[in-house]
Formats: sequence, structure tokens, C-alpha cells
Amino acid sequence: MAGSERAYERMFELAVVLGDLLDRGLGERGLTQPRAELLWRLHHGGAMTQRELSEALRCTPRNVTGLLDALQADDLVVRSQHPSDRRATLVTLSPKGRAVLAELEASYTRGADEAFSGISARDLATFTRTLDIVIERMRDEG
Amino acid sequence: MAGSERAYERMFELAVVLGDLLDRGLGERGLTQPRAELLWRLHHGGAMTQRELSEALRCTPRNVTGLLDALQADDLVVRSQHPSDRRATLVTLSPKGRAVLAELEASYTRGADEAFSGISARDLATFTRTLDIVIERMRDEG
DNA sequence: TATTGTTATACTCTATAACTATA
DNA sequence: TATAGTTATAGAGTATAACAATA
Repeated sequence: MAGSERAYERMFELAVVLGDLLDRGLGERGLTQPRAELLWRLHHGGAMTQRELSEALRCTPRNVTGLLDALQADDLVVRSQHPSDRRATLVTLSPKGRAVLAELEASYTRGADEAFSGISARDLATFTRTLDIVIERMRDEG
Repeated sequence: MAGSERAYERMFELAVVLGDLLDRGLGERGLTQPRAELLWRLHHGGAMTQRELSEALRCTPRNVTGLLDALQADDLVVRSQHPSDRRATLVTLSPKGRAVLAELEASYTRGADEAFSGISARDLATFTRTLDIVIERMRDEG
């Protein structure tokens, strides 16, 4: 088999194990991937309207409503009035949400360290550079 | 930022663009990821019972029933009687299903070549080796 | 008794369309 | 008129539980 095909296979395998690992970690915290991605955006982008969330997540406004309803029921986010536009809703992390996200971020950093520990800086650089190339090519194939 | 964290980020990005690329390619052929994975198993593993499919796909037998109902409606698979066990159903690709899968496999090989063209054999080897290590570590974190 | 695949039911994520309140 | 977010409805994928036919 050609080297490129073997590498290609491995990338698909990576996507699977990465997804499984993510689902396990999130599941232990009562989260799903779509809900966690929404929280992640708030964690890194700060308060946002639902419209802005729907654009960030590339999904419909209706979808954001559903995700927020679930997250609000779990006391992870807060909906509040927008100060200047009474049509809009401002979404923020609750104190509990902030705590969960801080812990999630720490777990993420831990995961990165564990994944690549013992790999030389040179190999890591080659790995990342190759990944950059492949990602860009796949994005272009739109 | 540490090199490991940057590489980790890139892997998550890869999973996203790989998933998007896959969805686009399958969507053009009227397929979804779960349905395509079922077809892929039949393509490479040959005729199977629904029970065997549910084990291969790591999902419930009920789930297989639903996927097969949709694939059968699109004339991509055939359900037939098991020769020796009258409880069981044997599933095979239809002629149309075989044609679609042959084309899909060709497209897969093309994708692999395009993704890594121009990358040196040495870099590709380092890339694949690093990927192997990371995948194995993530699998161990069960 | 155990197994195969089904019907019944439910939950999550996703989408479109119609609607309300506001801009 | 246009925009923000909702209700109504639908479809895909997933799961558990109860059931019928067969082993």
C-alpha cells in the first residue's frame, strides 16, 4: 500500500478515537459535543447573543434555542436581556458553567501534554507542519 | 504556547475538516456517515447478518434495522434469508450498492493521493509514526 | 432458555416555515 | 421592512424495553 493511503487511513482513525475520547470526557460531565462547543465559545468569546452563537456554531437560531434550553436546565448558562436591543438575548456562562469550563480547559491541556510526551521537538514540528498542509488542502476542496 | 498544545489543536481541526469533507462527498451520493459505514463494512467484509453488523458498528440491533430500512429503500442493500438460521437475516450489497461503493473507494484513494502529494517520504513517515503513537495512547485512555 | 430482529417509545441534534416582538 | 428568538413540525441517529419467531 502507498504511504499516502496508510497516512490517510490513520487520519480517519484519529478522528474516531479523538471523538470517542471527547465523548467520554464530556459524558462524565453530563455534556454532549454540541453543548460543549457552545459553552467553549462563551468561555473564550465572552457574552454573546443567540444570533452570534448561531453564526459561531454555523447552525440555525432554532438549534441554539434548543441547546440553550438544555444548558439552562442544567444551570450552566444564563439568558439575560440585551442592554440596548430588546429583541436580543445575551447569553453568559453561569458560575457553575465557568467552573465546569475551567476544569474542562485544564483537562484539555493535560490531554495535549500526555498525547505528545516523549516525542522530539523536531518530530513534533514535522507532524504539525504536515497537519497544517493537509488541513489547508481539505479546506480548499470546498 | 507549548508545541504539544498547538499540535493537539490541529488534530481537533483535522477531525472537523475531515468530517466536513466526508459529509460533502457522501451527501453528493445521497449518503450519511452511519449509512456509509454500514455499506463500507459490507464492501470489505462481505455478506453479514444484522447481528454481526451491529457488533461491527458497535450499535444496537434496533439501530441496524433503521439504517437498513433506509438503505433498502434506496436499493443499496438486499436482505435475504439466512441459509441455516431462520431467525437471522443476511445482508448484502445490491448491484447498485456495489457500484456506489466501488466509486467511493476510488474517490477515497484519490483523496489520499491529493492530501499528501509533494510531501517527502521522510516527512510522511514521521507524520504516520507520530499519528500511530498518539492514536494508541488515546485508545489506552479508556 | 437464549438469540434474532422487530414494534413501541423516547431523547438529541438538525432543519424549514410561520409567528411575535422589537428595531 | 428587517431582525431576534420563539413555536410547530419533521427527519436522522441513537437507546432501552417488550415481543414474536426460531434455535
